[in-house]
Amino acid sequence: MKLNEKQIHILNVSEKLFAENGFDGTSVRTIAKEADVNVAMISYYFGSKEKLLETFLLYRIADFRNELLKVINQEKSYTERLDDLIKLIIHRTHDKRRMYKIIHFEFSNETRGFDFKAYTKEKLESFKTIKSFVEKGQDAGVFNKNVNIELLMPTVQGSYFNFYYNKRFYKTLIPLENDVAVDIYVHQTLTKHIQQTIKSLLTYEI
Amino acid sequence: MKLNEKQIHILNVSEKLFAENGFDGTSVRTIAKEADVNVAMISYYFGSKEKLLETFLLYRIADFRNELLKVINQEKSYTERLDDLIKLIIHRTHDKRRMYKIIHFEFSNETRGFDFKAYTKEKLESFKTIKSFVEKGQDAGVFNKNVNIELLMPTVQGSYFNFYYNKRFYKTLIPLENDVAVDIYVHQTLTKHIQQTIKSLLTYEI
DNA sequence: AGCAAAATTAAACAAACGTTTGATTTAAAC
DNA sequence: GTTTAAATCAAACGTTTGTTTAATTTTGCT
Repeated sequence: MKLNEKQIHILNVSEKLFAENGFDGTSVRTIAKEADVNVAMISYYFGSKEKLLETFLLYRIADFRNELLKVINQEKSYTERLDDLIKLIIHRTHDKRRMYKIIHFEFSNETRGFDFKAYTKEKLESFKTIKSFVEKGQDAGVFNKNVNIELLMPTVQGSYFNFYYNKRFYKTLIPLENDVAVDIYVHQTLTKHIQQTIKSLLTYEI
Repeated sequence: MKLNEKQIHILNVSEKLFAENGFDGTSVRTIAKEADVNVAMISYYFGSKEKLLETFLLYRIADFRNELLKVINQEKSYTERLDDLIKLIIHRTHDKRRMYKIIHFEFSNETRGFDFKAYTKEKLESFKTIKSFVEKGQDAGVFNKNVNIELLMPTVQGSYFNFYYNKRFYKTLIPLENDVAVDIYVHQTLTKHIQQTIKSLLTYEI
């Protein structure tokens, strides 16, 4: 898949608009106008609106496993690496939140015909990597064995997204004045909360 | 707000279709056909498609606080009531997952003009109720004081939704053959996982 | 410079969209 | 039984939708 600058520009514009207004809520004319290209260019470059989304997913889902392995293979204690792991996941999730929003919405709909293989593959790989790390920690006697490893990621990523999807509510509750304040809150308070949560779960035997 | 049987029927059909295909992905003609009414009835009863959604939200957001209080005011230990609380939240969230999916998608988009006051109000009330319970537990020396109470709900509900939004992935990972198996998994394994997570966080001082 | 391929454009296409209209049927009230 | 309001309907409204067409411009190569 070779993408020229103009194509990448269209994909980035589409990401923003799809996340804001959804796939069906975004017209190719809006994309074209925002990207400052002719409407016909979208069919010309991507074939169709649907294929544009599939191209975007392939383009955007970068390899997560190497980032995870880099953190896991550090010479630190299990709990320190666990903290780093969660920090990485939250940062990455926050960075790619628009892509995830599109996927969450379209992927949970089983009647949609999109191709989500790239996403599923990446998800499976990162699960295996995390599973292997936790099991080593369990064998080393650091982590509690009585835990559902397949539900760790939902708790980590889900905590982030339930905050993000209710951002307008939490902005009044906390309060967070602007998007910069939200970023800081995510990278500090929210990250710390999830680190604390997962560490408790993995190290405290009930 | 008085709704007759036909109106409620249209709202229930709309809920299913909006959750499946989104607000913009669902046409009034599809709603009308699925609900077996004439297209014009939607404008006649609700005024417009947008007002139909707002009517739906008002109709669907039932009072959550009383359910919470019933659990909290039981004569049980703090940890037992915490377990019951989480069980209630997961059951209720699972029951209303379609409504939440619509809200998550539309609410996180700040440019949408929908009226979410009813949702925000309900969310604030349940937060206050949970906060009060946790603080009493802290004063009683049962719960750890070093915890972000405003992030408990994101972790509880978020764990559920990140599982739900990636259902197609987890169906192959776990594996869950059909939707009944998913229901059982949510009510048993997932609920237990979240209970365990929150109990660790609240009772284990790191 | 001259040619072929690629890129870009305005215009047109049929289909689908939310909504309104005006006529007709049903239901309720007296 | 007549009257009045509510409910229901098929049809039509003007827009907007994704995509295609055919003409034109730009680019890259020899």
